[in-house]
Amino acid sequence: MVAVMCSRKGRPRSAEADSAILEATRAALGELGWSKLTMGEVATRAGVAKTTLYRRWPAKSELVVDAVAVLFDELELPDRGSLAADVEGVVIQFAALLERPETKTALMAVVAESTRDEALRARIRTSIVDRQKRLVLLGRERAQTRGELPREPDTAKAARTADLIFDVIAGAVVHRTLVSAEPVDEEWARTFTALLLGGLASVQS
Amino acid sequence: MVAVMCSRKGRPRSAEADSAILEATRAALGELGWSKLTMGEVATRAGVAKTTLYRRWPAKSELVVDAVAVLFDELELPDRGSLAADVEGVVIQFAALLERPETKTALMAVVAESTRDEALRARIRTSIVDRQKRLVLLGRERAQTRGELPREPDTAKAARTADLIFDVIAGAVVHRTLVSAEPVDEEWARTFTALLLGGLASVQS
Amino acid sequence: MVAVMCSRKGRPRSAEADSAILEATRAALGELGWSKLTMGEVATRAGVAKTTLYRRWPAKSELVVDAVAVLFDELELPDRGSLAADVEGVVIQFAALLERPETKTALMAVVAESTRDEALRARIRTSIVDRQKRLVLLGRERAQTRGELPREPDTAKAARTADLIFDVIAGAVVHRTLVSAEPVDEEWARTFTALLLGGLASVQS
Amino acid sequence: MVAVMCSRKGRPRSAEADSAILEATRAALGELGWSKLTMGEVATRAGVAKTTLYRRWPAKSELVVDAVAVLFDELELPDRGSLAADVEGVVIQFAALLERPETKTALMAVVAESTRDEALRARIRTSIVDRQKRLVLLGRERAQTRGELPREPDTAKAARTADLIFDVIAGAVVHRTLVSAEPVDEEWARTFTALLLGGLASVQS
DNA sequence: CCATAAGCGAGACGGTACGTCTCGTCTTCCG
DNA sequence: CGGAAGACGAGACGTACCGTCTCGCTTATGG
Repeated sequence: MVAVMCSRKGRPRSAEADSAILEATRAALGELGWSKLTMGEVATRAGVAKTTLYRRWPAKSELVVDAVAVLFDELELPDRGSLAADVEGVVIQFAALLERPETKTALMAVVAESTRDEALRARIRTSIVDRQKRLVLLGRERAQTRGELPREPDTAKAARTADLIFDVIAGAVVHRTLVSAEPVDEEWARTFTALLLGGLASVQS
Repeated sequence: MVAVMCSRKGRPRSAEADSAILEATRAALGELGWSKLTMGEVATRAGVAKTTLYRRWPAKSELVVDAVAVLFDELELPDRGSLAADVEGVVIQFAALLERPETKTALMAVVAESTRDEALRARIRTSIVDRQKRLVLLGRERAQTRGELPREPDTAKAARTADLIFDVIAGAVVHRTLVSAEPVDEEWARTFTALLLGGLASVQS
Repeated sequence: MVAVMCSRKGRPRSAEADSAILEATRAALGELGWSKLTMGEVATRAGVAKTTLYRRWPAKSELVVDAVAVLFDELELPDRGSLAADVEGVVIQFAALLERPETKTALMAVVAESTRDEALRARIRTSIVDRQKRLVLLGRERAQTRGELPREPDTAKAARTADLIFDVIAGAVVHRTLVSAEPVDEEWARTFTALLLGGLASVQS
Repeated sequence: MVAVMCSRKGRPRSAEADSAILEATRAALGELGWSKLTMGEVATRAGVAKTTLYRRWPAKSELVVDAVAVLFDELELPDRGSLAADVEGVVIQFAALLERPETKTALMAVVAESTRDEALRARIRTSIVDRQKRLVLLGRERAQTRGELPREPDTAKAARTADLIFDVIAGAVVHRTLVSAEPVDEEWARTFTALLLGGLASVQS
């Protein structure tokens, strides 16, 4: 039973508008980049008035978070038979996502903005970051089922380790892609995964 | 006959202005954050005309890169006697640097901006990123001298490994600090270093 | 089967709404003035939906004309025994009406608006201006009965003279009140009336 | 000796911009009328940025006062040989001025606005109203020189009379033109002048 | 030793985008 | 079916910065 909590009176908000806006935001991000993206441009592209935009999103950064969040949900953990192969696969997928112009320009910008805006940071975590931790948890579960990893009885430690793994994977791939501006190819993914899993073994033992 | 000497005539540029501008930029960054930082504000704080500012830096992003670059040069690799201790030390230092408000807000912003501006990316690499790789190289050298690490005869592979290490360290610390917004304390540094060095052993063997 | 009867079914229009709207318009005019008066504000004050308001009045100016017209109907020509006294009385009354904030701000504004809107001009004449000419006609009739003024046999000329008197009285009082921003006190009224009646004598002779 | 009071520093304001703006304002007023006149439109027509407009005039109403004020300075009191002829001439001129679309729409609008804005009222008086009183004073002087009018020894009373004459002339012509929307032709001017001068005689005796 | 030339502060300039406001219309549901 | 509630497309508002452009200084060399 979900509480619907609707206002009940007056004309309801257009659902089409929402998706048109998010779609337009992604397109404009890809073409113009974060700093040249304007609310007015998004409104025009979406065929919507500026007021409609501001009624739903108070700021550019929040709009962009929502617009790109859905892209991150496309990430999957394909079962390739071994933990290493699974990690390599997700690393490649993640890097491919970061190569898309709308993601590339948006991600660092909203993180930068979030350093001064607690609400924005929360939105980023809720809409993007925390939802990808599922991949780490699922990967571990699968590896444990396969017997590749031992089960950690201390749940607090297990959670800390998952966070560490997430920071290492996401951080390294983002840094390689956006800062070093080098490609994340099969070879890099293999080497990186070897480092991660090798290191993990030493940490857990 | 080409005149070899340039900028001989006319009033020379004020050296004080340069440092006042960079100092003002850092201060304003800390107080206002990237997105509210304006060229006009920097000029006012530095007691300088906008013209003077634009004569030296064509854009906000380049100014900010120069303003924060010097902060990164403060990072050192103190000799703590073991590779692990050295790495832990530099991780803590790096995290402390990222906690400073001017660095925190500036770094991600200029990286975001650089996704659409090749010249800016180059400037970031030259002024900030590449200069910190010296820490990785120095650390490895020191560890090899101590006998903690073998010498890699294949120089190309050695370079690739250094890049990987750099991406992993910088990426993980940045992600932990700015995205996860969790503190990089002694414990995290120890665990992360264990993972990194443990993984490195498996990669190199 | 076409429904033959119209406006039989459905909820009839609220008569209360009309007076609430006009009352709210006068109140808002007094507080905000013409230029800050908005349809939305009137609707809110009247406890009425904007739709209801627009269904009855197509534009702000027409609403305001109706709202203030009723105030002008309060003007009377009290029988003070002589033509001069009657005129003085009506001049004072008219000036007092123009001192009310809602009238003051509304009258000139709708006249200004009417310079570009023939329908509005007609509405103003019908609702406000022409209805006050009765005062001129009544005053003349009374003066003729008293023998203070001769009867003009040429009805066209009589009408022209009435129009002239009306323009002079209304124009002078409005100009004194709103443009010169000087008070219309007993003395001014007496002097002005003397000028008017004295002049009238020379015109008619 | 006029105090020049100039800022001396920085780029001086463009004198061309001022006249282009006022000219554009008059043109736009004539075409669009007061209520459709926008600051942006004026700026565009003048080939000027909105900021430049707002730097000089804080509001539409003040801009319009300045724009139309100059038109009122065109009024003259031509010497036609007799007081009556002079008055008739100025009445016709004034009416012709009020028939121009830019004046017609602007005058009542700024007066309406001034009922809520003391500074605007002052500006109107300074820039428009008081400057036309010269016509009354000059006309009287000329009539006195001709011997058509006696010299009034009581200067305060003389001033009050001049104000009265001004309110009557300006008020009647404005009312006839803008409210009654009837033409001020030769005949009306003659009748009105007869009334005014006849009345004046009774007042002054 | 003063002409030349660049740098400097101040601030106006033509622009662009902002985020808000009001307009007049259009759903929606309630009575 | 009238009415309240309120979302909608449109577009003006007045402000903030942008990066450029005069201005009238100031400070260096170099003829």
